[in-house]
Amino acid sequence: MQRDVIACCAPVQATMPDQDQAEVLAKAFAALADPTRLRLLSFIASANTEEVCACDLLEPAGKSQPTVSHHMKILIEAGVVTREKRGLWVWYRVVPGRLEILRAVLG
Amino acid sequence: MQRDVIACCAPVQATMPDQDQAEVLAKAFAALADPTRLRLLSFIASANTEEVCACDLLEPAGKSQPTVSHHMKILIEAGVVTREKRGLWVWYRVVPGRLEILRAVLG
DNA sequence: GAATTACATCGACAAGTATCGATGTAGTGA
DNA sequence: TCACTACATCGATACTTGTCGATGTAATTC
Repeated sequence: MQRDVIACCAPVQATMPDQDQAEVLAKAFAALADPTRLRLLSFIASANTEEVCACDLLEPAGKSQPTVSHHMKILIEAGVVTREKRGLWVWYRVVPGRLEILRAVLG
Repeated sequence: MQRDVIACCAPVQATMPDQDQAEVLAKAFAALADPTRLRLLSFIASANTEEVCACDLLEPAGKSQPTVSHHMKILIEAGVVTREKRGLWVWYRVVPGRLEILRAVLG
């Protein structure tokens, strides 16, 4: 027999990002959700130069050239770094504004 | 025949988190790298109460009960929320300090 | 044009993940 | 003790992701 239903608590008032917005943000965080990418990003962000050559990333990352290229592409698509090709070489820069947005989401 | 090797740039000085540290941080960001979890976390963080009952998460999340339970477990393991069972119900709270750490990594 | 270099893309595979129905577990009330 | 409720865990499946060798592409030098 059905007894009285006791509510666990008063109705909650809260907001959420909608599905589309959440997917965009999740994609950005996903770019940071791999140790190799986190290390690559930190390396570029902490460098004593504004931009870092791709060739300088292989040895510190400890990964193969295709793997590093793959990870950099994901960071670019997430909008946290930019790529610029000059001659044979490619230079990467961090995009500070993008990281600001993600920081804002966290508080 | 081998010609002179031309360096692309001056040696770079930069630092990276070590592998272990990067894995811990990546795990934390991975917890935020899913739209459903991001929405759940936002919901709890924006609620007008300090804690939110698990039963209030199902409908706004739009997922099944096992799925929500699964995602909350991941958020807990990442250290961004805590779970407390009282009677039949479970309450979640955000852990503000943990989000601070992640924010700090971003800038 | 031929050879070389720096990096991207492809193809494949192993490992991880999001999801849900079914089932387990613990607390509640009668 | 029995029925019920709230939530967790299990098992299975479909999908995504990290990785690297092989190959492609564009720029450079000779």
